[in-house]
Amino acid sequence: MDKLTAVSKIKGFGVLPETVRQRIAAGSGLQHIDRGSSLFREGERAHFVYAVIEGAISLHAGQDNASGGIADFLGAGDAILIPPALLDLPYMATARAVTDVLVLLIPAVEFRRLAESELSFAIVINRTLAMHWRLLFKQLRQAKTRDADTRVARFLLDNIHGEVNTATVLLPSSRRQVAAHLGMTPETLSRAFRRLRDAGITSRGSEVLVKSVSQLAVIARRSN
Amino acid sequence: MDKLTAVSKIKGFGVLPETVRQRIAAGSGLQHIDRGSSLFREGERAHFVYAVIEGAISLHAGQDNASGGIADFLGAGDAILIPPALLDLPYMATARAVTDVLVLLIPAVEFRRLAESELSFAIVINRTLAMHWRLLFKQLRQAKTRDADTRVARFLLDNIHGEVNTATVLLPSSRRQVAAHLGMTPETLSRAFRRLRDAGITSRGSEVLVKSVSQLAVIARRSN
DNA sequence: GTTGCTGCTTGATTTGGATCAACACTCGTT
DNA sequence: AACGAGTGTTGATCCAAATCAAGCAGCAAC
Repeated sequence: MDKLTAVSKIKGFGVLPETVRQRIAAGSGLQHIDRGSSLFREGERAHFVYAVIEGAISLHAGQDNASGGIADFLGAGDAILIPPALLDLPYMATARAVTDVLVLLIPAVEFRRLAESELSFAIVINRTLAMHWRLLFKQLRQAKTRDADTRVARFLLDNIHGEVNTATVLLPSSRRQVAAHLGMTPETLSRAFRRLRDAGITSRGSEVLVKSVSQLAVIARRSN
Repeated sequence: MDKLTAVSKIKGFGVLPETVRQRIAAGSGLQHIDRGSSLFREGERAHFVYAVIEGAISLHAGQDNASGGIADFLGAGDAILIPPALLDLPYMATARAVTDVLVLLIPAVEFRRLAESELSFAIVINRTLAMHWRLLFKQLRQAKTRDADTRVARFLLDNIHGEVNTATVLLPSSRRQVAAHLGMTPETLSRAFRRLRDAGITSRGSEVLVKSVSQLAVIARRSN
């Protein structure tokens, strides 16, 4: 995979002028990461911005053990943890490769220099940060919801794209990790699925079948 | 209060060139808001960026009733909800004036135009968004912590600035609202303070006295 | 086949916080 | 001083999820 094409695959970066993309590509490097190993740890100095080109990543907050919980799942095209790199502050999370992964590492120094000199790049970063902010805010709202079933229902809805009424959702990783992401134990997740069976949710392996999206939406809304 | 001086009071905006600040000031307007009334509601279209010049604001997520919880408290110098304005999307929260408040309203159109044409402004917005992202992330981490006492302890620590070992924290608003912010009921907050008395925490009115910051830190870490 | 091993489910029990309800305290008003 | 109204504390009960503890596939290695 060419570095320049990798840069172009990052969300929003496609609109950047050729010259800027080339500058980004020139300074950065591609790297393969084995499934299960970690890209960086919480508290480390932010030397790079990481962009996922292929595969999936999980972001863990709190300390390294399981209790902290998973903040988010990232997939292809997502750039991670721009803020620490931009502000030259330590990472606030630990990233782990859920699958085998191809990442583009952009040196923080170069990243900052571009963000402060190239208007087109600054604009793209603004949009990206703004979108990330919204996602995070949504998560925060989710997290404050006490009810387990509701959280699961909403999670499923967030992973259904399009206007269909019957859909299958592919869980991003093991149930254990999904549970952590939703702020609950694997046992509770299991029971939640059990209860949602009446609402037309069937789970086989890492595939979840949603019979009626609209019905699921009702559950997600009630006792908000 | 002059509009230009108001602009200069917004965090980070001080470094902007005089001309840019004048452009911001020219298009925007100052407004007084009475304590208790709301600046905008969740779901409304983002026509303005709001900057708090004097007073304090609370951001409510979820629907208007109490259950949703308070996402954050904002004080003088904070600009709120830049992302929706930048992306031209609806607000994701409701803002309420905790005290009498003076806000600067910057039209979203003008804001976007500046962010896409003035490099200096784009840079400032980048930094601001990055910092907001970090704050939000910290919140998310907080929220996932189940233990009430721990959340309260961490909240207190976050509101202590400097290297002192004895400090007094002034609660941003009524206990009811602080409780909502921490994702718990007023009753639980009360009991949490009660339990923390053994750790040298005394609360009189809206002032909380922390006898030993280091001891409090220990509580915040344990059972993280 | 059998032996582990890992990941998921199910059951029994415990627990922390929410909820319901009563009471105490501070203000501002008459 | 007496009276509300609003706000914080305390107590009793209830409930959802965590925890503890088995069971049960699927699967690799032998």
